[in-house]
Amino acid sequence: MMYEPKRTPRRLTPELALRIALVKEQRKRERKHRQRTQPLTDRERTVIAMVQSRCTYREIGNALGVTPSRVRLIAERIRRNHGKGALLAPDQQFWMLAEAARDLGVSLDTIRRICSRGDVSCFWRGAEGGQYLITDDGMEQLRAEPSIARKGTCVICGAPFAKVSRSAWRRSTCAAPVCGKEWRRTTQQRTIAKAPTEESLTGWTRAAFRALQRHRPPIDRTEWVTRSEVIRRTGLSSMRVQWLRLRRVLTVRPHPTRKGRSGRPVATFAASEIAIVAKAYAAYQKRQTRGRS
DNA sequence: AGGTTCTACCTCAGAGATAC
DNA sequence: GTATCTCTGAGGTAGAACCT
Repeated sequence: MMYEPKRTPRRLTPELALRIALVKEQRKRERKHRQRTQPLTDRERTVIAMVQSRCTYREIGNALGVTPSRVRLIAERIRRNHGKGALLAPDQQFWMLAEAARDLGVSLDTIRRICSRGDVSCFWRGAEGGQYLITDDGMEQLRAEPSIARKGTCVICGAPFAKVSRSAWRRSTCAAPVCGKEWRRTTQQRTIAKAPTEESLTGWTRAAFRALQRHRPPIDRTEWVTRSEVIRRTGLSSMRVQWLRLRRVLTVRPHPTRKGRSGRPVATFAASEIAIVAKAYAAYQKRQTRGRS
């Protein structure tokens, strides 16, 4: 058996890692440069000419004897190697929906929705299976479009304001925090003002409400318990109990002696109703646990 | 029919204030 | 110190509109 010396793995020092990264980056740049400086092939020239004369990918595909998908790939390669404007006619600047979406930082569907509404300057290229082309004017109109410019009008004071992010949109009905506060107060009051129904409730609260409607026990001789006792008996959080109270799912009676922070008597809850709610909540938790396992 | 985006509304929870 | 309540922010969900 021949002796083979064990090869010790070369240690990757920070300096070595940096050199490797630099070499890789250099090779990548050279490859890109080769692609960009490569002259256009006849087929690519044909694709450019036909796209500029507003032919569809299907028509180009028929002319070249390839599928429309293959034409799309060729067009993508041209754009990648020779710039986004390579497929645009020199005297006319048109934007495809995807290009507009990328440029404006919104989804393709948003652009499509606005174009199909006819609110921006664009035209339909090709017959069935064609696509929208947006003019420069259309791009300017899109930039001013409220859903893209992220500009809104406050529902409380009517002042214009800028919406910042998707997550903020949920609360972006108002310009100032004070208006936001007012808006939340009114919407919450609107919700609370409505008598609870099966339709207005969701999840386990709906099941609890249904059970209470079916078996609403007499509350004249029932025991009345404080919120902490409700939490202990049901396993619900303080906030959940408060919500059931606000939505009037639970019957509430003021405590005869104890006063709360506002000076008003603290709320007490009917123990008979709490037992039903506890059962509904336990069933919900059981379903949740089964779903997870 | 099913997927995506956007919007309004519902539900929940943590932090802090206040009465007891 | 504890219990209760209010304020505020954030995630979930349903539905409309549109497209493939």
